[in-house]
Amino acid sequence: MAKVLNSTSVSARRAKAISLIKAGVVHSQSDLVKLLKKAGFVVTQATASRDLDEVGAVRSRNSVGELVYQIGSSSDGAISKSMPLPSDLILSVEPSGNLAVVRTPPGGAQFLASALDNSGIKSIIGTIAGDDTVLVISKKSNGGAELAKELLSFPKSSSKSTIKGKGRK
Amino acid sequence: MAKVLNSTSVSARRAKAISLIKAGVVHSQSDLVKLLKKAGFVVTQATASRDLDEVGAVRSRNSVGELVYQIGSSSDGAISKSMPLPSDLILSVEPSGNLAVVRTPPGGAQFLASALDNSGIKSIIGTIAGDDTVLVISKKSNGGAELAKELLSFPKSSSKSTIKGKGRK
DNA sequence: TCTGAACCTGCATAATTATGCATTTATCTG
DNA sequence: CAGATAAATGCATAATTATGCAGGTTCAGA
Repeated sequence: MAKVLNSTSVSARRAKAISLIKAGVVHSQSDLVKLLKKAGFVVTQATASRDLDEVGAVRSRNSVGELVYQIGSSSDGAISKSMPLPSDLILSVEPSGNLAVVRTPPGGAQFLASALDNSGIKSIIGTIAGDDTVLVISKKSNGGAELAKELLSFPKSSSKSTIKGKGRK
Repeated sequence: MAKVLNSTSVSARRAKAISLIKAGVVHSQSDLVKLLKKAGFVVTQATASRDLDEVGAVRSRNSVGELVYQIGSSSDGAISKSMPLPSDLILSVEPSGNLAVVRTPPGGAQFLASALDNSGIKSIIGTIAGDDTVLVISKKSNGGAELAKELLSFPKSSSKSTIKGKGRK
């Protein structure tokens, strides 16, 4: 049986898949299988799954509440990047009442705030981050000092190579 | 016999879910169930599915190639189109001293802060917003609790959106 | 207090998606 | 050319997710 499958048609199929997804008409993998078939590409759900994975599509609700595949803005499907340790972002900490004001390098506040939110420190009820300053709110009305001390106790890192690599497979 | 779960804990659970997702540790819904349990929230996979839907999380590959739930940044994930009611943005509220820390869906803080600034609530002397957290400062030195209570009393949305997925996007 | 609408959930199960394994075809290399 | 290696897929099935239904709660009114 002569097959007409080469790498070109594979990428062509994925390109077609991308346009279909952007059109917002792909609600499921079986949908994609049918739509691709109309375009001349005959594949199974398994391949559709792999193609969607490859092009970085995700499934979520559209404006009408239907589940539909969509493609992230970034070319690389992965959102997360290598992350520094929180302690490396803490330049200083000063307490004040129920607050602890943490200074970070420029642009590090948002990241640190998120990390602190997930640090497991129970006395933290929330954080607000600017560009290089994070306001950490303590549960106790006078817990700023205690919190500051705790934040400063984070172990410093030597320098671990962070996870790199970009793709799945 | 799980217990007393009021709307506040529901929101708090979702706020917790968001932070867990941001931490990149939620690989599946059963993962979320386990992690939430550690935080004191006992729910089933079904509820985890609904929570993930609610906060706008999607599942895709991370930098190491593992499937993991992620939340679109503050771009347009959960907020944008029609102007949401402030109450729909309030996931949880915790008081501390003269402050009330309000958690919102990703990217909802700025909007909520602005809404609160114009809410007419006399005890509010100012707000500071990050990405998903709003700090509301009360006029009274110990008015955080009172303020928190008031914020939680905002009437919920018209709820005519029984459409199926709460129109986000 | 009674009533109804709107929620929130668990359960059970349908619906979908992800992937190990085997097969086929295309590429290289000596 | 023979053999090795990589890519692309289908199949079958494990793994995961979505949701109809029913029961329990909450809250605003009458």
